[in-house]
Amino acid sequence: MNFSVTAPDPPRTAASILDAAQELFAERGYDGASIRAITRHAGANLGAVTYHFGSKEALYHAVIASKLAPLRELVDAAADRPGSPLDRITAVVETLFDHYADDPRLPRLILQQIASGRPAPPPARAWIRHLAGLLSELVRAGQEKGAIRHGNPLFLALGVLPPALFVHLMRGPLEEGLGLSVADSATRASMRQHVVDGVRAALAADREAP
Amino acid sequence: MNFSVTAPDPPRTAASILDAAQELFAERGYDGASIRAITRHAGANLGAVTYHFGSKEALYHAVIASKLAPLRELVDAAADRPGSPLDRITAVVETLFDHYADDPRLPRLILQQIASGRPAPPPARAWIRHLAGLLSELVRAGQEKGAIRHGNPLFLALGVLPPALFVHLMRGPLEEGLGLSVADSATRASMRQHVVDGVRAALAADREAP
DNA sequence: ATCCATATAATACGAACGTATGAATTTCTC
DNA sequence: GAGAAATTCATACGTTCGTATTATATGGAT
Repeated sequence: MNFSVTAPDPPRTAASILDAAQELFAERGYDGASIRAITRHAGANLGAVTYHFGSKEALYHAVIASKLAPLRELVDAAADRPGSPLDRITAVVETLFDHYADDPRLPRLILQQIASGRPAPPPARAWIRHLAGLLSELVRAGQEKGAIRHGNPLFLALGVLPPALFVHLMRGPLEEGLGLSVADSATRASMRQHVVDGVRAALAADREAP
Repeated sequence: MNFSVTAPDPPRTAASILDAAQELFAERGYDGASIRAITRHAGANLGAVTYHFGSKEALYHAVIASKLAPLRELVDAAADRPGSPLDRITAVVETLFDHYADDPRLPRLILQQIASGRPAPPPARAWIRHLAGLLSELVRAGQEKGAIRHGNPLFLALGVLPPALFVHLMRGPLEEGLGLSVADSATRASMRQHVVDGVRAALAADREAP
């Protein structure tokens, strides 16, 4: 019997492997996700990874690149929004939060990359440099206007990233322990606001006299 | 030829294995640290892990327990210090920061445990419950006095933990990128203050009218 | 209809893994 | 010092890993 789609669709196997690899790399890490598990999960043959991507490492790089490309556009747009430096940093953090919420695999992949101790793939290194430069420039501008506290701009900028990441890494335990669900839009908005408030408070110049 | 120490000291092998396991589990994770690598690193025989600990998993549990026991005492002492709830939370954060700085393996082990996706060993689960209960009770007390902002106490309490952890996870890249060294006591104090300020700012009740 | 590039499939290989086994050695006890 | 207990050691077993190899099947251009 022949189903509606007549052609096997050449890139279908590669696409399903990429999807399965995103899932399993995020969940079990690079070493923990075997090619056998990935191909089984994708309904493909064992040799399909070698054939379509060349090697396991090349597949991993493809996964990272596929996750980072859309994020970069969104973050750049957020950073270019009009407003004070602190507002623009806020917009970046909100963008990251929303993107993590929509794609829980991404925070897990970031976690796995950090935990692995391996050097990050080149596209990831480029993305980190880009993001760090962008944020520390905003911090520097904010400091110039007296709106952001003193301190190393890069250091302050990097401190902006963890909160949104952590919230989504802890999403499972958090939902268990607190009965909250990120799927609920009100809860999600409240968590996002919490993260943003924390970041702004951490960056804002002191409002009280010493 | 016989060297000064006549006896091989029975628990010496177990101790050196535990030390090597701390190092390698922290650096490469549970799966990435093979028994062969651990025993080689410890100068012991391949069978020594099975003999002294029973299994790889039992060794891992021993590593976790050995790292958590001293931390618990320090944190409890910090939380029992006199002062406002916010001050006592600050003391806990400072304690965590210092402990991470003194033992960089611990933050790495925590990272690896989170990344692994495996259920945490029982002593770790107990420690997390203990710490979460302790901190959220302090948050609740601070809210009652109007010193800490509104919100779910457990959620606010958990938000206190990441900053100190992240600083030490990023220690390597941070030292490269910024030329800072945690070994330098002035730098370390400044980073600690930065973390503490951020946490306090994130917890403190708003000082401005809506 | 035929050919050829593309894709899928089945299987094999060497390496590394955790663990088990049994012998050799050392340490402790009497 | 002899015997028992504890420890170290070398080696083997069965799995699983990433990759390579070889064969089969498929789809479109001529």
